[in-house]
Amino acid sequence: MSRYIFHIDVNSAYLSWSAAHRLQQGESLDIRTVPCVVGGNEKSRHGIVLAKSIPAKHFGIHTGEPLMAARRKCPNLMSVPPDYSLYMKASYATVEMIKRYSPKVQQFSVDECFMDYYQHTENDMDPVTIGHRLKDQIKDELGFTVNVGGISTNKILAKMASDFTKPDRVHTLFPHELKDKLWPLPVSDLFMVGRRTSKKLYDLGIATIGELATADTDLLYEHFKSFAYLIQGYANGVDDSPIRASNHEIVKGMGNSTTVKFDVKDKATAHQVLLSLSESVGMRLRAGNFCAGLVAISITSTEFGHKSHQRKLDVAMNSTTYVHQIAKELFDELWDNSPPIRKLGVRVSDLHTNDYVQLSLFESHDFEREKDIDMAVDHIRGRYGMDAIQRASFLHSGLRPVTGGGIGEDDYPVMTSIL
DNA sequence: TCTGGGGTCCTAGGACCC
DNA sequence: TCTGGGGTCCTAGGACCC
Repeated sequence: MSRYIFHIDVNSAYLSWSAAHRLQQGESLDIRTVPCVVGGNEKSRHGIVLAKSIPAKHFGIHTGEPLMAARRKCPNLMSVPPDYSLYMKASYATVEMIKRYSPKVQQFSVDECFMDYYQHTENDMDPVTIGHRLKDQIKDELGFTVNVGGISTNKILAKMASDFTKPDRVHTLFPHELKDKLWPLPVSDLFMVGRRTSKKLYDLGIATIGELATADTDLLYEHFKSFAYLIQGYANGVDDSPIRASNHEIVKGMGNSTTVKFDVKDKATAHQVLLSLSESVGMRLRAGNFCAGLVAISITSTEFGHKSHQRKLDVAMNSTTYVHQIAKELFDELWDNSPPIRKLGVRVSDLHTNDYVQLSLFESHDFEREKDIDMAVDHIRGRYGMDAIQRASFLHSGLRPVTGGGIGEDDYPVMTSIL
């Protein structure tokens, strides 16, 4: 029996999904074939490139850059708005299709999965054939291309392989292919080697993945501490992390943040934004049957300075009201009244399963009462949408009652995160 | 109307304890 | 009462990923 690990990666996911949807709706232009991006709403200060077509990429346009900058590179650039609820459906459909080939699938992000595949006998299909069938079936039935990259023996090699040439390709990267296929690539292509690390490596005279793989480990340790072992291991194809089928087991925390349409200059408005964020965080906690033992907030100023503040709780909880209460206290402790605020975030972590925590909460009438209210509100929102019920303080506030995960944008999709 | 939003992990430094 | 040295927990911030 042989075991193979696949990494499946949707090519330009948001753009591909919007393109397929538009064609389905009867449009004649395939936005994948012209310089086009999925871009946020510039009027509400969300104007960045979320995904780009290949023709747009040829203009040097990068994901994450401001739409303004992208348009300077390509004046005729087309931009379509994101449709997060479509993306959630497409992501789900993709994972379901992959699961037809193997039950052991780990969703790694909205557009990436790892899959374990066992070839039990010679009669079972070989992995490359499987890869082509999977990719072609997704293209034929769902209407977008994927890279079934990375057929290999572990996750890092699988993932590196799906980055090779795009789109609509199947690549292998077995250990014996490492020197030929991986080592010549620039070190910045390696997973976990970002802008800062690649600059430091370059300064040490390390430019390719192969040079990192064979570099002096002690020297690397001096500069990168334990991170040295990770990246040098990756360069040598070393990774024994398992494929985990359930995200529920591995989720460590959850949070939502938002860039507010206008500069926030007063405490009351900030508190109101924190409430809308606490609403979505609380909903997600309860939906996942979690309680949180830590609450954190973050502030980004108009000058893009970041600050954060957090607090451990005596008792873990999942009530919207309590998340908001702590968030307000943290905000008041952190914010010094200037400069104005562009972005606010609420995050919870130190997650416990609900069943365990409830024992310690059992005696508290307050918690029980909050729980009943939260459950009722969650139910109504789940059934009738986020606008169906809202706190009175949001009326005439100019703010959405629930914010996070694409909620509070132009539409009300389901949540973007995996939970 | 330049610069989103969702995550994880690591580290330095301080508090506190023995 | 010239000042060690572990260990743990907590916090803020930074690096990375998609």
